[in-house]
Amino acid sequence: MENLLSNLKITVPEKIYVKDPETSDLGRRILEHSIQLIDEIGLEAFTFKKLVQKIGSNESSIYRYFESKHNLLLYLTSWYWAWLEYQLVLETYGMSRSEDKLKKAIEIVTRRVQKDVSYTFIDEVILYRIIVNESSKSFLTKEVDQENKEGYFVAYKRIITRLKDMISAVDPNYPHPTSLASTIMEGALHQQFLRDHFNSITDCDKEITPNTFFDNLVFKVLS
Amino acid sequence: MENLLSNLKITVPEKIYVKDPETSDLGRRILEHSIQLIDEIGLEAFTFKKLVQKIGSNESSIYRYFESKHNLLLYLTSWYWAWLEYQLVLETYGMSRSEDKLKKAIEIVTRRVQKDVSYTFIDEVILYRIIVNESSKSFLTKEVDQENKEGYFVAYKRIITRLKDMISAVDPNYPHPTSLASTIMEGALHQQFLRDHFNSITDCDKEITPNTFFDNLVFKVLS
DNA sequence: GCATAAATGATAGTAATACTATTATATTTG
DNA sequence: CAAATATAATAGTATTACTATCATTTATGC
Repeated sequence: MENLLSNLKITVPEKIYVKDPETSDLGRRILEHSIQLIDEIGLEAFTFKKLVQKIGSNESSIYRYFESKHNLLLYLTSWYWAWLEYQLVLETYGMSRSEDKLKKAIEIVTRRVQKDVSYTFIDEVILYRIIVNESSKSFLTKEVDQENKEGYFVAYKRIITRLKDMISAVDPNYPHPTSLASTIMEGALHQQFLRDHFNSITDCDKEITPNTFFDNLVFKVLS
Repeated sequence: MENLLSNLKITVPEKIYVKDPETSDLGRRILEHSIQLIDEIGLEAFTFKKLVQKIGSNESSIYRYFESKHNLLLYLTSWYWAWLEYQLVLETYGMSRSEDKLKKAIEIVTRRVQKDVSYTFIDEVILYRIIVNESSKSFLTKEVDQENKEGYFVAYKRIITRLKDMISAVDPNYPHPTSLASTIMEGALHQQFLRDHFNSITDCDKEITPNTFFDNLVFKVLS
């Protein structure tokens, strides 16, 4: 299972946090409640002050884990991409036909997360909503190149690369597997968003899902 | 040319602004310099205070045009979508074959704006960079449903609908023309961003453009 | 069980942000 | 030229996004 093992405990680039929040009770409460609060009031209105009121802690304590709200967002998104990569590898492991593998992969990266599975303090269902609504903001900044150099986006780049490899396995002659992979990943989130807020510019509804759309698209493009 | 005429003077939904900035010298300077400044320092660091220092005006005067930085962004993005729709209709007008029309349309909505054409005080080349980096933030907010009700996003929805119609004209049986249209629009911006900042997760570079990728993709999906 | 270290909490303070309100001064227009 | 309108100046507020310092609680190693 190649480089999967490095991810068995979901690994987030170290520079993102000051102190690893998974190693203490307070850290885990920060993760749990910041996910709830960001989902509730949105990233713009979210402040460390409101967070500590919710968890009965102190602002200065939060700053010992995360430098800023932006780094907390980077943590949550990185965690999600690493978690999703784990699902991806796990659920396609052992499949022999590359078409089946890709089909499954597309299902995994385009589906709405519906039930909390692994961790107790990270609710993936809520986290998924944050990914849909806020994850783009983690890289749409003036600091993106600097942060990229520091490795803040490796998790995101790695899952896209993995998807790209599966695309190329199905059709080695397709000329744009990387762009197709990144389009599927970002596009699926965007379609989920449109379904929730601008249904006139998506076909996705209760029957047609982003998965239906992208599955159909990819296999037409590759065949 | 159907409902194009309503757009000859680029029309931005009225509720977005307090006073139409195109009707006065100060208003036009606000547009011109806010585009420059947002491009320079990014939306997060952009403030009305910095803007007025640049244009030698006063904060209270800016607030007579725009309620907030967010509404200014809504104005700029709406202006861009309306302008792009105008290009779209103009450049495809008179084409008879629906395939040619769609091909041209994809070119228009996926190409990087390279030279300033029409207006003197709005530099579309710079504005395009703002669209790539900041436009998602105009709808990724908790207020999106409320603002959508007020019509703030009509320009965006209208150009996607127009593109959808062109897709359906080529292949009336294709089941997801609306999602394809919204994926092209958002995906092209995303590929431009990746080309500039994360080139390992895109195939786009100097030879392969987002247009190459999406043109190939769409005509494979539709044929 | 106790000393020491580490983690957490309390309090205060700062510069900047995102405004609102009031009043004064230009500039346009009828 | 008067009245209306637009712009500018100034001041003020609540909040944000931190930093710094010091006190207290909790964990750990011997």
